[in-house]
Amino acid sequence: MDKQAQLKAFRNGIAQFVTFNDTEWEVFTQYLSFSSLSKKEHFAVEGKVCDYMCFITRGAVRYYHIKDGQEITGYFSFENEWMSAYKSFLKRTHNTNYIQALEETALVMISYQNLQQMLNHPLLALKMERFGRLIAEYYICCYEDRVTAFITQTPEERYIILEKTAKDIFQRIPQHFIANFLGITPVSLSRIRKRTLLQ
Amino acid sequence: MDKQAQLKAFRNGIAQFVTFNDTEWEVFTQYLSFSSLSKKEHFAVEGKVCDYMCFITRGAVRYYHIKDGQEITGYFSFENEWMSAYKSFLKRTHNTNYIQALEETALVMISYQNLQQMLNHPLLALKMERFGRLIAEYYICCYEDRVTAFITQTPEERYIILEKTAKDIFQRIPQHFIANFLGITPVSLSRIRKRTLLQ
DNA sequence: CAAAATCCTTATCTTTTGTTAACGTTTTCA
DNA sequence: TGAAAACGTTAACAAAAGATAAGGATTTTG
Repeated sequence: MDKQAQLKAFRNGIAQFVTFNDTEWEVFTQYLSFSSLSKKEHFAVEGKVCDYMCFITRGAVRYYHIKDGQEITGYFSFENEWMSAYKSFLKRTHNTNYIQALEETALVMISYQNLQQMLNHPLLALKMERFGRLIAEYYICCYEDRVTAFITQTPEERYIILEKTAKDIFQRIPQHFIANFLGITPVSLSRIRKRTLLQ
Repeated sequence: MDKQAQLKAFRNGIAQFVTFNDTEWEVFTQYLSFSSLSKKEHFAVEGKVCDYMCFITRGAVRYYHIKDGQEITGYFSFENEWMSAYKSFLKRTHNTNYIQALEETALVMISYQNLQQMLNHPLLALKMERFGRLIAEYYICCYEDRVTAFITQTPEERYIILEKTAKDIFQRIPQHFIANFLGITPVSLSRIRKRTLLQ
C-alpha cells in the first residue's frame, strides 16, 4: 500500500472524530510520519516512553504485560483502528506494557512533539483539541464496556459474546492470546469452548 | 456548605485540568448549577439519558448495574471527584446503569446543553475542548489500570492492593459493594479477608 | 525438507469461587 | 424504642478455574 492509499484510509479513520478542509489537511499531513512493523516486532516495550500515537492501515497488534515472567495479552488492535500506549504517551511516563505486531503492520504516526505543535498551531489547535477529546471519549466508552463485562459477566458469557460479535478474531489471533483477553487461562478457554459446543 | 465554598472546591478540582482567569471564571460559572442527593437517592437510572456531568463537593456515590435482578456495583466516586454516566452523557444514549448516593451528597453540575454552549462560546471554547480532552484522558488512564488489574491479577491480589492503597473505603462503603467492585461475590471477599489475615 | 517451535486439547489434581442458607450483630427508621 | 432491614461471617456443597504435564497437529524457519 502506497502512502497515498494510507493517507486516504487515515483521513477516513480520523473523520470519525473530526473533518479537515483541504487547506487544513495540507498542513496537518506535514506532521504525520509513516512506519511499518514486521511480524513479532515491538512498537512499544516496558520501561520506555511511548512517543507516537498511530493509525493502523494494515495488520494487527497485541498489547501485553509481563507478570511473573509470563506474557498476558490484554488487548488487540487491527487495521483502521488506533494504537498507542496511551497512558505513557499522554502522561510521558514509563510504559508498563508491550505492543507487538501479530502480522506485517503498516502505520500512520503522530509524534508527541508534533501533536504539541499542532495544538499550538492557530489553524489546527481547536480541531486537534477536539480530536484529542473525541478519541479519548471514544476509548472511555470502550473501556466502560470492558470493565462492565468483567464485573457483570462470567468468563463463559464473555466468550460467548465475543464469539458472536467478533467471530473473525478467532481466525486471526492465536487462541491463548484471546484467553488472556477474556481474563482466563488458555486451558480454561479450551474447556469453555468444548462446554459451549456440547450445549 | 454554601455555594461559595462549593465553587471554591470546584475551581480547585477543575484546576487539575485547566485554569481560568477571573473574567473567564465569571462567564464559566454562569453555566453551572447546584444540586444535592439524599442518601439512597438516584442521580442516574437505567434507560434514561444522563444530562449532567458533576463534581462532587461532598458525599459518595456508587455506580451499579442490574443483572438477573441483582445489583452489581462497579465503581464509586467521592468528594472532589467527578461523576457522570459518561457514555450516556457523551453519546446521548440510554443509560445502562444506575448511580446512587451512598451518603448525603452535594454536587456542582454542568448540563449537556450548557457544555455545548460553552464549546461554542468564543471565550471558553478552546479551554472547554481542552477540559473535555484532559478529563477524558484522565479517565482513560484510570480505566487502563482497572482493566489491567482484571487481566493480570487474582481477586485476592486486587483486594490486597485495594486494602493498601485505599484502606479508608472499607470504613465508608459496605463490604458487599466492594466485593462487586473487585469482581467477586461478598461471600468470596469475606473468605479472602480471613485468608489474608491468617497469613 | 526436516528439526524446532508453536499451538490446542485433554487429563489429573488442587485451589478458588459461586450458591444457598443460617446466624448473630448492627443499623435504620417509622 | 422496637421491629425490620441490612450486613458480615461461616458452613456445606457444587461448579469453575488454575497448574502442570503429556500428546498430537500445525506452523515456522534455518
